Order: sequence, then C-alpha cells, then structure tokens
Amino acid sequence: MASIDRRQREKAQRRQQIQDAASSLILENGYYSTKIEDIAKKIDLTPGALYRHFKNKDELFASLLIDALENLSKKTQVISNDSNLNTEEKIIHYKNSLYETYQTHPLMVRCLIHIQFERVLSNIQTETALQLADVNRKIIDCMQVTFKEGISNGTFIKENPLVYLDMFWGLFTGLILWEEAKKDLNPKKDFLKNTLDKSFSIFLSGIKTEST
Amino acid sequence: MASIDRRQREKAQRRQQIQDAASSLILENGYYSTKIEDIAKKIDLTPGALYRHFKNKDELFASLLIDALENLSKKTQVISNDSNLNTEEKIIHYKNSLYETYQTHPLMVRCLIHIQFERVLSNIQTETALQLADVNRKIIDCMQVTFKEGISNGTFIKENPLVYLDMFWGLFTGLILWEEAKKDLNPKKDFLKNTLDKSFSIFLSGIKTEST
Amino acid sequence: MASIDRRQREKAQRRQQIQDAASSLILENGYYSTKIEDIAKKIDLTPGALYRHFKNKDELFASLLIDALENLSKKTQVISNDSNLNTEEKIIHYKNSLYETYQTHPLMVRCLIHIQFERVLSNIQTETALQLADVNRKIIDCMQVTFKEGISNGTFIKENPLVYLDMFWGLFTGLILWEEAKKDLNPKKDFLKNTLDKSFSIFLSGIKTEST
Amino acid sequence: MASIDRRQREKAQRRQQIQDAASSLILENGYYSTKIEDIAKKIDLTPGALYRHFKNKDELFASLLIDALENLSKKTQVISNDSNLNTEEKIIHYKNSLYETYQTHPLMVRCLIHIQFERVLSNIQTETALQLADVNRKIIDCMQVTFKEGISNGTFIKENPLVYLDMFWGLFTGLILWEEAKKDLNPKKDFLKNTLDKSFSIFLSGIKTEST
DNA sequence: CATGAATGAGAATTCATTCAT
DNA sequence: AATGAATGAATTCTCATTCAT
Repeated sequence: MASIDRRQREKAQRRQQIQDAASSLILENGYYSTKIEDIAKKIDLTPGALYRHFKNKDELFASLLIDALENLSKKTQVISNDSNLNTEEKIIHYKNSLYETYQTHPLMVRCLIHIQFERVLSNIQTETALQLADVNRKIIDCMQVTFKEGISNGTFIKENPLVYLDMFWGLFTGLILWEEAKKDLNPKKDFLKNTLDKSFSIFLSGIKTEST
Repeated sequence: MASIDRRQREKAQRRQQIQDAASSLILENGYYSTKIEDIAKKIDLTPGALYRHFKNKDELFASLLIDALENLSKKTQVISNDSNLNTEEKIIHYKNSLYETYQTHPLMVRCLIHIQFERVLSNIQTETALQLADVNRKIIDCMQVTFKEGISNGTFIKENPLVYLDMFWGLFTGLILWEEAKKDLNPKKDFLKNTLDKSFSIFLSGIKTEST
Repeated sequence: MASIDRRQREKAQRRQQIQDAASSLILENGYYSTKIEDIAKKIDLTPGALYRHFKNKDELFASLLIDALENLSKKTQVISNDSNLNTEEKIIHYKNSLYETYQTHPLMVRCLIHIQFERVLSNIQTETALQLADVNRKIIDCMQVTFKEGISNGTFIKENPLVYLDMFWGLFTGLILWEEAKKDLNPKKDFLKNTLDKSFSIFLSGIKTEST
Repeated sequence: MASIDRRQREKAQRRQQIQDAASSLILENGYYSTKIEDIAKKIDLTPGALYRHFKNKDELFASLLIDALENLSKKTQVISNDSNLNTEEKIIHYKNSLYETYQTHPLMVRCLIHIQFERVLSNIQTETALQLADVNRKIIDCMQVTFKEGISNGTFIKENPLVYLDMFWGLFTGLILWEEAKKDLNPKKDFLKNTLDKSFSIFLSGIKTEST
C-alpha cells in the first residue's frame, strides 16, 4: 500500500518536473520555439515518455496555465472574503497576488496572451477547456464583486464596475508585457514591481472619491 | 523612363498588396497560423512571387510593424510640437493617435507582443532590426518629453516620468489585448474605445496635481 | 491557355504516377507496410510532395479504391442494360468484369477487405466516404436487378435474390484471397482464372432451374 | 510437486486469459488497432507481463490462429473418418465445423486473411511458422480426401478435386468477410448462418451428379 | 516577373519492447 | 512473476524556401 502511495508521489513529481521544464523553456525561448524534445532533454527523458503524463503538447501547456490560475483563484477568494480589509486594500492585495503568481508562474500572462491572440491550444480536450474557462471566470467574478462593493460603499466613483475590472486587468497584463520586453534589452534590473506599485496607486487615486 | 517609373509604382503597389493580405490574415488567424501560401493565394499570387518582394517571412512581418510604427511616429511628433495643446491634451491626443493607428494597423500591438514574447523575427537583417529599434525609440522619446514637460509645468504630480510612460504604454497594450480577447467571446459589440477613453481619463485624473 | 492545359495534364499524370506506385507497393508488401516514404521514393519524390496531390495517406488509398470501383461500375451498367445478353450470360459477364478489374486494379479486393475488417481509412473526408459508398451501392444495385430478373423470367430457382448476390460476391472475394495466398507459396502458376471460371459455372448450375 | 502442477495450471490459465483478451480486442477493433497495452489492461496486467507468456506480439497472434486451426483440424479428422456419413453429409459437416470454429474463434478467418494479405506475423520463430503450416495442411488434406472420395464414388461430377476444395474454402472465407462487413452497417441481424447454408446447398447441388 | 512543384529539415506522436525495482 | 516507466525507432505530416521553366 505504501508503495502505491510512493508510486503516485513519484508520478506526481515527474509530472511537476515536466511542467517545470516546459515552463522554464517557454519562458526562455518562447511558446512556439519550445519543442517536446527540448523539454524531454532538459530532464533527461525521451519525447515519448512525456506522453505518459500529458496527452499531447497542448494539454501540457494548458496544465501550466490551469495550475497558475488555480493558484491565483484561491488567493483571490481569500482576499475577497477577508472582512479585515477595506475595499481599497482588497484591490491592492489582488494586485500583489497577481504579482506573486506571476513570479512563481511567469507563464500565466504569456499563456493567457497566446490563448487570446493565437487561437493556440486547439488540441485540448473539452474537459480541459472547461476547466480553464471555469477557473478564469472564478477570478474575474471575485474581483468584480469587490469593485461593485467599492462603488456601493462610496469608496469608488460611480461607474460601470466592468470598466474598473478591465482597466485593472489591462494595466496588469500590459505592464508585465512592457517590462518584460525592456528586461530583454537591459536584463540587469527589474523595474516591474516598482512600476506596478506606482501604476496601481495612480489607478486607485484615479477611481477613488474625493472623500476617501 | 516613364515606364521605369510605372514599373516602380506597380512594384510598390504589389508590395502593399502583399502587406495588406498578410496583415488581414494574421489578424484573422494569428501569427503562426498564417502561411506564406495563404498570403499568396489571397492575392492570386504564388509563394515564390512573394520572395521577389520580401527576403523572407520575417522580413515581411517586420515591414508591417515598421510601417505601423512610422505612421504613429509621425503623428506623435506633430502632437509633441503642437503649441496649441496643453500637456493634458497632448496625452489625450497620443492616446487617440494610438487608437487610430491600431484601427488602421491592428497588427501593431499584435506584432509588438509577438516580438516581445516570442523572440520572433529572428530571421531579419540587421538593417531591418535597427530600423525597428529606431522608430520605436523615436515614439518613446517623443512621449517622454511630454510627460517631463507636464511634470515641470506642474500639470502632473512629481514622479519619474518613465513610470508615467510605462503606465501609458502598458495600459494601452493591455487594454487592446483584453478587449480583443473579449471580442472573441462576444463579437457583437466593441467596447474598446469606451474602455480606453475611460481608463485614460482615470489615468490622467490619477497623475494630475490637485490644482489642475 | 495551352500551357494551362498541359499543366493540368501533367498534374493528373503525377497523380496517376503516385497512385500506381502506391498500388504496386501495397500489392507487394501489404497495406500497412506501405509507407509514404516508400511510395515517394519509388517515383523519385520526397514525402512532402505527395501531399500536394492527396490530403493524407488514407485519402490516397481511398482514391485507389474509388477508381477501381468506378471502373467496375461502368462495366456493370453496360452489362446490365445489354439486351443482347440473357440473364445467365450477364452473370458470366459480371464475373469476367470483376476479374478484369481485379487484373488492372488488384487492390480493389484487398482494399475492400481492409475497409471491411480494419476500420481503416478513418482519416478521410466525408465527401470521399460518400463517394465510396455511392459507387459501391451502384454496383450492388445493378447486379441485384439481374438476379431478380433471372428469378422472374424462370432462369434461376426462386430464392431471395440477396442470397444469390451474397454468394456471388463472397465467392469472388474468397477465391481471390485464397488463390493469392497460394500464389505466395507457388508463384509460378496462376490458377485464379481457371478456378474462378469453374466455380462460377458450378454456382450457376446450382441456381438454375431444371428447364434451362 | 503438487504446487509445481498448480503453478503450471495457473500459467496456462494466464496464457489463455491473454489469448482471450487479445482475441476479443482484435475482433472489436481490428488487428492493427489492437495494442499490447490494451490487451494487458483488459486483464489487469502490464505490458511487460505479457512477454513472460509470449515472445512477442506476433507470436501471441500466431498462437490464436494455431489454436483455432487445431480445434478445426480435430473436428475435420473425426468427420473424415466417420463411416456413418456419406460424402455429401461430410461436406455439410465440414461446413458446420467451420462455422462452429468461427463462432468460438472468430479470429480464424480474420487472421488467415491478414496473414495472407499483409505478410503479417513476420516476427515469428521458425517453429511457430512450421506449426501453422502443418495444422493448415492437415485440414486441407483431410478435406481433399473427401472430395476425391466423392468423385470416385460417383457423388460428385468428375473434376479436379482441388477446384472443389478451393471453391469450398473460397466460398466460406468470402461469405464470412461479406456478411461481417454487412453486420457493421446493420448490426441488428446476423444473416451469416442462413447465407452460408443456402450457399453451400447451391454449391453441392452444382457439383453433384444427376443420379444423386 | 511569375509559376508552382519540389525540397528538406523538422516536429509531434505512437508503440512494441526492455529492464531496474 | 509482475510492474510500469522509459526507450528508440519509426512514421505521418508541415511549410518556408528554392528553382527550372
């Protein structure tokens, strides 16, 4: 029995190993340049072995995305329900969670963009696609509730909460993209955290009512 | 002699035709799904013929990007030097120019993102790469001057002008991405203009000094 | 214009060349042992070139079958409508047509069997599948009419005409299989024609009424 | 000692289990779609374990065939030597034995066809190949004797007995193929027995002399 | 200039078979 | 005896690019 447990643990570890290798290679060389063989080689395996863990390349890539989003989703729920935080603090915590997730799963944004722009991941099972859509929706819903809350309790200027939500996501995604691009040119320094913090502070100061 | 002129004009037209076809196909199917043969077929040409006009696929794609950026660069210069506009108005004009460029060259953002994220266009000549970097820098520089100007004339809160510039670009890029993704889900309505306007208005209200 | 004609002719010739190469290789080595690369090599092409003429391997193989069956279908129609032939003669002509088709398209039976037994050709377009089903049905229908005719005009013993049709086809297919198998062991002599003729003569003598 | 016996019994059972699984999967999905892993999974075994019982895939498949043919061979001998049966009855009993064998070992025909048409089982040991050829020959010989007997005792029209033998086998194999193919289209009813009986009755009535 | 068939260098995926545990 | 992860050799298919006509 214990050995079954160990087997499962080893299997899960191998899966994680593959995901890590894929993740780092995508990050290094980009999505389309990352070949199954490269991933395999990175962890001293043969390409065929990967197919024991993932049905195909797209499923492997989707799994990276799902893991990142699920991680983020959990954090978002906690923040949303935390009665110790006021609305403004929640938004700041959301931003920090996004940043943390990005730090540990830098692929999140990259993958999201690819899925959005390239009709990528065409070879995934319906179940996987649903899983993706589901976790995605959960995060959005959760944040939208907070923006609505802020409007009704007078923290934020009256406006369609969707505009705030869109600006929040757009700002985050765009800054990641932008700073990553700059990092390529000058890899020594990482200005992302600083720019993110300042930008979201401007964002908040732009949507808060006078009284606050 | 006149016939040489005509020939050159025809050649330029052909080039434009190819760019338009490439542009619309990339927009429709994504960057990686757009095949040389598809582009050729779209304008009743053959794959081989494209190579008379562009050295290779990457050069063709780079040319799309350069054209869009040059278009934007010109507009940006004009705004920057327009003494009838105050600083805030200039920012709004920049945003509008970006939006116009995006409307006529929707690939700009898409391409920028690809170049940033995919280390795409690896197969371009040094000259082309320099051209790209150059026009890119011109735009950035121009906008940065305006943000600096706003800080020195008291319109904007004192801050590193690069933060404003980054937020400006990040916000624009991110919103394009975000709204395009949503358009896929619900293609009926296009909320981009509205969200852009409101977001940049929030942005401005967040960076302006009390007195303004 | 003439050159367009020539191009089309050349293209058709190439297509035929591929079909011939595929046909002879399948015959030699069997269906599953026949690789795209072998076919290409046989006519001094590269694998990729085949895909200009056939969407994929299954489509190529299906085309062989369709060509053979269409060939047979035409002959069958002619026989069926030939008022100079009595019913018994028509059956003999059907048999001879089948044999002729088998001689020029030996794959027909082989393919039919594979399709029947192996759920092969899973990768064909709906259109191709319909084409196959259609030509198949035409042949069967045509022959069934003749058997019905024979029963109503008193040539054949009263029986479900489908039984006669099934026996006709079964006998033909089975003998091909059987004699081919024996040819492997002793390739010098070809007994098929003789065995076919005698067997169909026994078949006819078994279904004819006394009076005939 | 008894435990050695038991061990051998268990081993034989395992072997049978594997054969049954293979048999039913080949029948369901076809020869080429049946993977070692599927067979193993079906009886809660692992791929590696199968190799304790069969040297390789081809040997496993050959064993199925040999078993079926040996079963048939025994029945054929009994019929051939049964002095209570006249020649015609023997032929009918052969047909029924074939049908029974087909019912319990439906692979027989399928395998035979594959071996004949696909040069399959290329990976078997000489011994296995000889075994196959041997049991095959036994059956043929046995039936040929009966046809010869029928000719000499005046039951059948004078003809090369090989023609009768070929027609007998061809008819049986062909009908199996044909009816199985039709079963795919309309799985509700099984017309095989009826068509077989009627076809062999026509066969007999075609080869019998007037006097019988 | 244009053609378009052909190339050639991959890339993903499959699977019988092996082997350390 | 059994496990099952891993191998490795195929095999199908793709596509930017070239080149004889």
